[in-house]
Amino acid sequence: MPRDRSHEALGSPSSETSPPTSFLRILRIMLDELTEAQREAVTHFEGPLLILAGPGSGKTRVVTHRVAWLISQGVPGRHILALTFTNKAADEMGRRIEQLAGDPSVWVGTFHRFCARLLRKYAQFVGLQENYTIYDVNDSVRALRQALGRLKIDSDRYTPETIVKGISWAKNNLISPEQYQPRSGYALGTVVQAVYPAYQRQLASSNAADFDDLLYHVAALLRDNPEIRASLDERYRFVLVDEYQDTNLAQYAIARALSVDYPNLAVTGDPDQSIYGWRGANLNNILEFERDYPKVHVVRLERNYRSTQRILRVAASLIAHNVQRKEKGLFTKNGPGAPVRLTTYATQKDEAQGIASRIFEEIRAGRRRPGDFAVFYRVNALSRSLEFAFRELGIPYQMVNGLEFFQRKEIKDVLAYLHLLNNPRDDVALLRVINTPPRGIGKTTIGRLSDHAARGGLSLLEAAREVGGISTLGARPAALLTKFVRLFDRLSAATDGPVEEIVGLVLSETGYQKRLQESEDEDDLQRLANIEELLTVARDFDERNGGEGRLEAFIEETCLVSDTDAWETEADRVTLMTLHASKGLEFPVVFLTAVEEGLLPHERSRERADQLEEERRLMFVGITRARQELQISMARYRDFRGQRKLTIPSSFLMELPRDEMELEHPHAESRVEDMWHDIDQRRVPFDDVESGGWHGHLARDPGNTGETPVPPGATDGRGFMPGGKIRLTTGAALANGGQPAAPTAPDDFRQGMLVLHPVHGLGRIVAISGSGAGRKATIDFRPPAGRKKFVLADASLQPVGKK
DNA sequence: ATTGAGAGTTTTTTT
DNA sequence: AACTCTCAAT
Repeated sequence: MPRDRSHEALGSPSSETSPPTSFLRILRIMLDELTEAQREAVTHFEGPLLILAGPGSGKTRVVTHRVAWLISQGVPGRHILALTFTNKAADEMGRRIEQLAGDPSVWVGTFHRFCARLLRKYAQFVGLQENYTIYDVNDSVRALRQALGRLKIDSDRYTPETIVKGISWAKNNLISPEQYQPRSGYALGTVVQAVYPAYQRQLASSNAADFDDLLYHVAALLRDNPEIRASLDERYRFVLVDEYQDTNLAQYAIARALSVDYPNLAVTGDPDQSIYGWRGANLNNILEFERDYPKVHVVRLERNYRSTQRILRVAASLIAHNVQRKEKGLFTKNGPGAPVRLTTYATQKDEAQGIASRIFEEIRAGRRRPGDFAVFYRVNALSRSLEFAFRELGIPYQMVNGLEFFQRKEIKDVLAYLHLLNNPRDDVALLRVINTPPRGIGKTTIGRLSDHAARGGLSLLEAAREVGGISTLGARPAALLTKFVRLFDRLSAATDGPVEEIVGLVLSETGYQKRLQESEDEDDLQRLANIEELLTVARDFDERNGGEGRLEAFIEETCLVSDTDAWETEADRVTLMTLHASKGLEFPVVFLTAVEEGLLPHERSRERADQLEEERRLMFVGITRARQELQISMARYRDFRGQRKLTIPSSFLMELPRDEMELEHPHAESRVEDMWHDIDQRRVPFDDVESGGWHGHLARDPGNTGETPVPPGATDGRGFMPGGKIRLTTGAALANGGQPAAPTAPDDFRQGMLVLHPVHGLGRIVAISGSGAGRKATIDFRPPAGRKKFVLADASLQPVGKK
């Protein structure tokens, strides 16, 4: 979350002018800085508390100050639990709490992480072992495929993804496999009912939990074990839940179960910003909080410190069209500000270029910095043309991307080895790595292995150990399997060291790295760079944990990261992200793009009224991110799956107040414009459009708007920041040249490097860990020297070859 | 068993 | 347009 600057303008005494002498003193200043309503929320002590916080009302500030205040009242940090939805929000909150209160024992984190941690301890209560694996959506689909294969259930009509979604919905609503009953006439439900139990069995046998299980298992744990529930309730006496409007039933159950004997549950949220209904979020959790806790103290934060009057009015006018909501009176004492711009571009490309050049001008004129801008879009696919335009003008940007670092093949491959090492029963991981890189273990062999495992109730790895007992298997496949098991055992013997070392061993022992290094393919080169980055991530982890970090913890950390977590507050770059990712953030200037029927509201949410309302909230969220300037835009033509189509302005545009806005039509003289005008004249009024929309109005490209050729170097300059998740690009104009110096310092040695030793000669770094003077490398030399371990600072080793 | 070419599909948002 | 999957050739 960006730094909360909402009060900078108020000129209240800051902590800089008055040297902090004591915690209480700081606290007083801190309370002075709050408004009456904020202070009321902060200093509420025991009992349930509902904070209805409009956008930009200083909510984060209230939550962090509240934690600090509780501590000042003598509540030990370990009795406080603050739950958020993103790691990003958690990190930011944790940082600020630490600053304010200096007590690191407060547990701040996401629901999922909290549950993952809890399950490590109570795994056996829900049928898992403490080294269980967390499956992401991808893994879940693979597990489901396995379950389907084993049961021979025919489900041609539905993709595994669809079925997984159905199961996910059930779990979010705390419905067990046994309880699941399909609604009549709901065909998918019947399939889910059949597959859900098998899928769950598959997970159990792999000692794995999917994302939804993390919540589901904990909710079940708290329900079925009164003593555990009581002890956790007692441990976490003060529970704070942020973004409460986005909680699903499982999260709701968890929060409530932790607040029975100590009913000090404080939740913050805004029904108008609920945008995760598709993930099972239940708006009623917040709408009916007062019914759940009759003695609740309700605080409304309605004053907005963020946006101009005009921006706020536009937002309010839009959201007023929702039926399902709690009326609230947003207001601001900020100035009116510039009119909100509604810009119509001819094409998608014009839109991207128009926005990019506008930003470029502002930066060049010295009025703004790149970090002041954000561009939002409904779907990730829309980022492409924007990226392109930014690169062309050399504007630095960062994109919170759909295909993020930990989703990449090569990263998932390597992580799968780690998963398997941590949890040998993890069949999904085994299937991923058993023939990666190719080892001659093919489909038939795996099929036979899998059958044998199913018969004996074994994990695949266990089955592979009994290779002799599998009659269907020939001699060669059997030998290959045994070889793989031996590889596994070899790696397994070394899982206690630093994570960087384990990753290194995996890379060298499996031949994964070698294969990429020998490849001529340019993609493989990029993969190699990504793997390098993974080593850096591992190293960072080791450093943070003093080399004592457990493999398990590393895995957990890498499983539960999300795109938004990668977003860097400090980086001075234009931010590109989806509307969903923008929640909780703010920017001086916001561009809201592609506000067109079919995209916003999205085509798939138009059938049901409540889904349409969610789309409206999504736009509301986007608008209210803007502090000073807002431009809403659409293009008349948009490329979609390779085809160019005529768009229809979003119906939401009709709900915005004209008098706060300024309409703009660049390229008004073009032929496209004339044609558009003609079409406008003939269009039926919006209210009458029933089945119109995206597919109803196709048109061909008029011909004068072909794509420009790819600028040279468009695919260069992609890289990963340390931490690895952001794709960022700096165009030529702002590039910082300068290659890194030739490596000789211990920290410059890398996994997989060729090195020269004065005595042993040429060798390759097999594994490496530690830093500075303590950095050690394991190196394979040719016989007779073989494998040796060195402290790099003491050994006179030299890198050889390129880099 | 592995590879490559061609066909067919496409998923909104994310912990 | 880009991705995945299938099938045939090696």
